[in-house]
Amino acid sequence: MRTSQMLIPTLRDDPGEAETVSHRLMLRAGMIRKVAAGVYTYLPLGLRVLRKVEGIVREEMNRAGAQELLMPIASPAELWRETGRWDFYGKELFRFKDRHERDFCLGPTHEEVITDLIRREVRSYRQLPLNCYQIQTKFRDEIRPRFGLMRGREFIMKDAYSFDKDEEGAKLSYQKMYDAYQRIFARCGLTFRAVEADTGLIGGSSSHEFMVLAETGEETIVYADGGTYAANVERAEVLPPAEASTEPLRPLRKVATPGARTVAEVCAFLNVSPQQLVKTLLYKTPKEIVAVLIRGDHEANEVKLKKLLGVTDLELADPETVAKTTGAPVGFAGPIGLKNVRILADQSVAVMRNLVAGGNEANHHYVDANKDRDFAGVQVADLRNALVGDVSPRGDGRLKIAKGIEVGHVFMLGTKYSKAMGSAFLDPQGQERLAVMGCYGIGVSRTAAAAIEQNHDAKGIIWPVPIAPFHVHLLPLSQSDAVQKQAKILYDQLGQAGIEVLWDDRDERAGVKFNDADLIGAPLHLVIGEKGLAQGQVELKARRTGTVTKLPPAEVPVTVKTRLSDKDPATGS
RNA sequence: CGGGGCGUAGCGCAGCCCGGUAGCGCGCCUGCUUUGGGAGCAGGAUGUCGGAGGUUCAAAUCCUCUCGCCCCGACCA
Repeated sequence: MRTSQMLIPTLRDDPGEAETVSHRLMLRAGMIRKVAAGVYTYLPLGLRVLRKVEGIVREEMNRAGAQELLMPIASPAELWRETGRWDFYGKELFRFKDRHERDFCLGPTHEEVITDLIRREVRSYRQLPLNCYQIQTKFRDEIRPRFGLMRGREFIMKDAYSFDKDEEGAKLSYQKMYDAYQRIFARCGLTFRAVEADTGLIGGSSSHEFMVLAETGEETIVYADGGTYAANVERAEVLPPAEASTEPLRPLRKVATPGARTVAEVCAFLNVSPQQLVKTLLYKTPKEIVAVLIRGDHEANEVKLKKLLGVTDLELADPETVAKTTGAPVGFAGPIGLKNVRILADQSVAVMRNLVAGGNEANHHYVDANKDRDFAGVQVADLRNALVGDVSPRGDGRLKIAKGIEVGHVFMLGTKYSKAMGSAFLDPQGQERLAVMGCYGIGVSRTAAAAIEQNHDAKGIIWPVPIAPFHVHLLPLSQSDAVQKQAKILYDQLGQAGIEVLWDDRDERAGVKFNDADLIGAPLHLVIGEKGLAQGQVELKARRTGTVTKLPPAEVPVTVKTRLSDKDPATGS
C-alpha cells in the first residue's frame, strides 16, 4: 500500500485524552479515533492489526475443531429472562426497545443465543460434541470505559461455546481450548500467563484467565516462584497460618484512642504493629450486615466473601449503618460486644493473641483481646487477598505478584445454561440428558492493545511480526528518479514474495518519514537514500533493535524473508 | 454512583481570577529555497470559545442549568 492512498492520520503530539501507552500510540499512529466514550472507529491501520489477530484466532480455533458461525448482535429479552440474566446482568447490559415496545439488548456475550440454537437443533448424542465460535462486536455498558481499546463499551471478541454429552467430554473440550489459547497468544508474540480465575457473571465451576503481563494491567495476579501455581488475586487461595501465637493471654483492657481511626493512626497511637491489630469491616448484603475481621496489614477479598455468603451484591456499609450497628462512628468497630451481626474472621485473625480491635465506642479500642475468651461465635475462613511472600497453596514456593491484562478467559460452565434453557439430547439409552457446556472468550481488540503495552519504546509501537499491520515500511528518502524507481522495484518484488509493504511515497522530509515509521512500528524499515543507492546499497533496519544492515537491492527480498521468519531475534518475533 | 479535572482552530495549549468582541506552537494552503531523524523564509486560510438561558451598554471571561470527555475509586467475561 502507498501511504498517499491510505488514511493514516498520525499525530505529532500526544492527544490529551490518552494516558495509557497503547491508547496514546494507537491514536498517534492513526489506528483509532474515538466516537464516544469507549467507542472507537478502527482506521485502516488499526483494522489491519485486528484482522491479523482475528486470523490467528480463527486458524487456531479451526485447528482445535471449533466451527465458525455468526450470531446477531441484538437479542430479545425473552432469552435472557430464561436464564435470569435479564435482571442479573444489571446496568452493564445495553438495552433497547423496538417499535413494538419489545425489550432487546445488544449482546455482551452469547450463552443464551447459542444455547437457544443448540436446544433446537441438537437432539442426539450423535451430534455431540460441538464447539461453535464467532468473532463479533460486543457491547457492555461499562461503568467506566478507559484506556482506549483496553476497556471499551463496544469491542471485538471471539466467543466460543462447547457442548458435550458428559462432564468428561466437557473437560476435554476445555483442555482443547486452553491449549488453543496458549498457541494463539504465543503466536501473537505476547508474554502471557494462564491463571486460575473467578467465574463472575458467566458462572460455572472453574475457569482460567489468560493474562498478558504488563505494568499497566488492571488485574493483579499471584504466582509461585518455585512452580506452576498462578491465579488472579481475586481467586488466589491463602493457606491457614502455619503456626499460632503462643503468647500468654493478657487481661482485656479498653483504652482511649482519641481520633485514631485508621490502622496507621491506631498503631502509631498505641505503638503496636499492624500485625497485632484487627480491623473490623462491616459489609452490607441484600440479606444482612456482616462484620469481617481482617488483620491490620491484610486486605479483605470481596470475591471470597461473596462466595462464602452466597451473594452477588456486597458493599462496605455506609457510616450510618456502621454507627447503628456498632454504636460508634467509622473507625472504632470491633468484635467485642457486637450484637445481631454475623461475624466472620480471616484465618490469620483466628491464630492471633492479645490483639487490638475497635471498642464499639467513639475514641476507644480494646487491647489484649482474645478470640473465644472475649468474643465468640466467629466463623473462620480464607477472606483475605494473597500477599507477596505467602506460601503457595500448591506448596511450590512463595507467591509473587504481577499485573496483567485479561485477554482471554475459559470457563467450564457445566449445565448452568443448558438446564435453565432446556438444552437436552437423547443418550444411547434413550435417556434425556443435559448438554455440558463450556465457553471461551478472547478480547480481540484488547489483545491488539495489550500487544502495544508490551511492545513499544519512546518513539512508538514495535509490532510483533505476526500481528504487524505491515511487515516492511519502505522509505525512499528522495523523489529522484533513481530512488523512486528502486522503491517501485523493491515494492513489487516484496509484494510478489507475499510480504506486506507500506510504501511511504509522500514527498516528505526524511525526518518526518522516520518518525512516522517508528510510530507505526512495522518490524522492518527499508530505507532507500540517494547516496547509498549510488553505491548500490539500501538499508534494512530492525525496528526493535535499531540495527541497520546495508545490502544491495537484489538481496532484499531474500533477506527480508529470513528476517521475518520467527527465528530472527533482530525483529523480536 | 462518589471524588478530582477538562471542554477555546485538525492536534497541543494560553486567555477566564480582574468582562471591552480571540491568541500561541504544531499541522494545513501558495510560492521560493532546502532535502538522512519532525526544514527556512515570505504570504495565507481556519473558531456557533461544548450547548441553552440569564446578568450587562458589552460575556470565552460572571451566574444558573445542561451535555460531553478524562483521571481516581466503587463495579466488571
